[in-house]
Amino acid sequence: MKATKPTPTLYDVATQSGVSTATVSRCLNFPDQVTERTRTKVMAAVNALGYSPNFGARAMAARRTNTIGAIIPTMENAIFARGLQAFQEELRRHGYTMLVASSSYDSVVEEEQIRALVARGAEALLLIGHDRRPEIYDFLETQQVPVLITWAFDRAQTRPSIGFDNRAAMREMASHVIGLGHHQLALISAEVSQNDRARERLEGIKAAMHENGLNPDDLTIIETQYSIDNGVAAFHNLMKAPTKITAVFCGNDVLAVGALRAARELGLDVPHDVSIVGFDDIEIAQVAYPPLTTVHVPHRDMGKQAAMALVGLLHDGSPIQAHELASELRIRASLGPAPTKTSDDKTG
Amino acid sequence: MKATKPTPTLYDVATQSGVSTATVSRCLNFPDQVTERTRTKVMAAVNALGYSPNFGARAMAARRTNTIGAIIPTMENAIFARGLQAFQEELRRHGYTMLVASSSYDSVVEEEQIRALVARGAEALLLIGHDRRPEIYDFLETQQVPVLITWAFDRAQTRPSIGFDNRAAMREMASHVIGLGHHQLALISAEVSQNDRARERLEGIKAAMHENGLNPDDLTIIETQYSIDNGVAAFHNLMKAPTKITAVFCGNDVLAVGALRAARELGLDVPHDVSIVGFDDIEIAQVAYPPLTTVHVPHRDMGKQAAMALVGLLHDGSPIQAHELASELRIRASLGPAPTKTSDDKTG
DNA sequence: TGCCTAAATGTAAGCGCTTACATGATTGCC
DNA sequence: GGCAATCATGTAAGCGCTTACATTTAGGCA
Repeated sequence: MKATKPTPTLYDVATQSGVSTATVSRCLNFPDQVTERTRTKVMAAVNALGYSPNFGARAMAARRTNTIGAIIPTMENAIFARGLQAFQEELRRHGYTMLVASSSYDSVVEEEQIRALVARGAEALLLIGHDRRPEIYDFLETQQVPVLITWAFDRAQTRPSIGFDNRAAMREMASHVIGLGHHQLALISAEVSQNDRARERLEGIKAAMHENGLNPDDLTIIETQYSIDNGVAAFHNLMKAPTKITAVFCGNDVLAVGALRAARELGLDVPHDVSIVGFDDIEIAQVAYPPLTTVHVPHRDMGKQAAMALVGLLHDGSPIQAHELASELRIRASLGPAPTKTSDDKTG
Repeated sequence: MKATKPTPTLYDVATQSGVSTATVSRCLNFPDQVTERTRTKVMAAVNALGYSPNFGARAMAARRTNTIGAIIPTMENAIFARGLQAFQEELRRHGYTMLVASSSYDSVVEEEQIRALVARGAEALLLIGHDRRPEIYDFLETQQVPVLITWAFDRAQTRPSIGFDNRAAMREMASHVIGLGHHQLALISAEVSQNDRARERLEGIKAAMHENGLNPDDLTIIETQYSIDNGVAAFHNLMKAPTKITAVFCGNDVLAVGALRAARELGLDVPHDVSIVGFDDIEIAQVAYPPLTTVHVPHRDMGKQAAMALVGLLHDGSPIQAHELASELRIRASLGPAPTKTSDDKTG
């Protein structure tokens, strides 16, 4: 019939070990400022009591949290996983902790999450893409929380970013595809109005079409949320269209994998009947059948460099050097030459 | 040349709006305890200043955080994503916030994360599987942080869990596979010494072998970490073995998808030459080619019910009702009958 | 031994909030 | 119009820590 004793505090440890709270605090934070003798005594008490410091109290007193927040659009697939992993690893190396939240690609939720992470003491934030209400940037400014944008790079933006040029990447892909003789093109994309990266990718395709003598307005576009099932559905819709589409761009690999599945369901041979390309180069791209042609994004590099930049800024105020990382095409079997006119078959 | 002003506090808002900090606090937390007039005044100040409450301070003063922590083995793939999503949604509905951490399937890291989440004020914890040092359970007890185990259900365990029976699930799968004539079986698994779920699944296969007159010791086992690449490598190794294996169980779908890819690389036809089955039924299982036979796990249900149980406990002390959820086989094209007597069949 | 310096420890003032309690303002009712 | 009950607001005491500063102790050296 033991009464539940309250969880132990610094004070309890101090009492138990016969020193002041200050000494206990020093034991925990700066062990070498304390005699070996004292330290052992204190640590014994810590263990005996099962003491664990209260983060909130510590943060308030020390006015530092060593915490950096990251908000990604989704955790449901691996799109951001590798980058985030690298980000975290690098932060950890420098003694920082990462706090993650996901926004479900919803800007309202994202704002909530930004506020929540700031409230929880994030000293800096990693965000995906530039698109955001100015109010929220103002908020971050008055809260003095620096922000780094990643997964995008656009020198027209004032805010520092470490990422790649979505437009250029997709333009390169589109040029390559068009070079294979594809003229009837389609894109399955996220909603471009909410998503600068999706918008840039779309523009990249249009630019390539323009450069190669195609009419950008002929691009068939379906906007949907990123998910395999939506990829399936969108592809089915595309194939119902009167004009015969020969190459389908997908806003990311998740949609592309859905498209591949849909093609199989329709009995279409990829790439013989239709080519499908993705974006991101996550693991499933190589595992898909046929393996997916996609744009390889420097996930780990972005994450690591972002972490380094933020740590540098927090540590010694060194300003963030925005810079662009390279993406590159990964040509795999899901992309082939456009089917030649007559019926279907003819090797190019 | 504005001096950086410190980030606004409750006190600043109070001053600016000419009320006491208590009133501001009430405005924010119990708006209906305050005159409309006052409220507008205060809210105006809040917005003007870009005020955001300090979570640590609030937590300390209120002695509640409305936060529940969850630690999953990995965020790198979708294995836990759907369950966690459901968990979070349900928590949110009840006004709780989820804090996630991932342990990289490393028990040392997991303990760190447990401590970190407790320090950050998690009022309860959701953990995956039972395997854990007793010390850490003791710690959680002295910290008075209740724990709920999920992704496993084992009535032999004292700790409450809401999950499914990994052993029974895999036993059912194995029986089915053996029923199709497979006698040369292999398993690509996570390390069973660290992972109760993997261990249970292994035992499920052995039980089924035993029940069906096969010798459990004949099961070829490869232990490796969960990843597509490791699945590829492990499958290659299996195929080098002298005995011709006809069915490969995989500890989860991620490994299975790797195995499928490896089979393709080796020019093996699945399921004609070899059958491959997974576990979890995440999205890629259906997208894989051929679609993967796997054990469907009640992801969303587990997440939701776990959240409800924890909220109930925190809210009105209602004890957690441990209970078992059903898993079920999803038979798809990656599983077929054992190849017949080309030169390698013998009936048991 | 005595004095000075440096190292170890203690003291106590907050950090930004919430909330029990006290106080002041309204309201309703006889 | 006066009094009690009700509602809105203010006062101030912490919550569990860190850290500047004060104090004590130990060490070094003549």
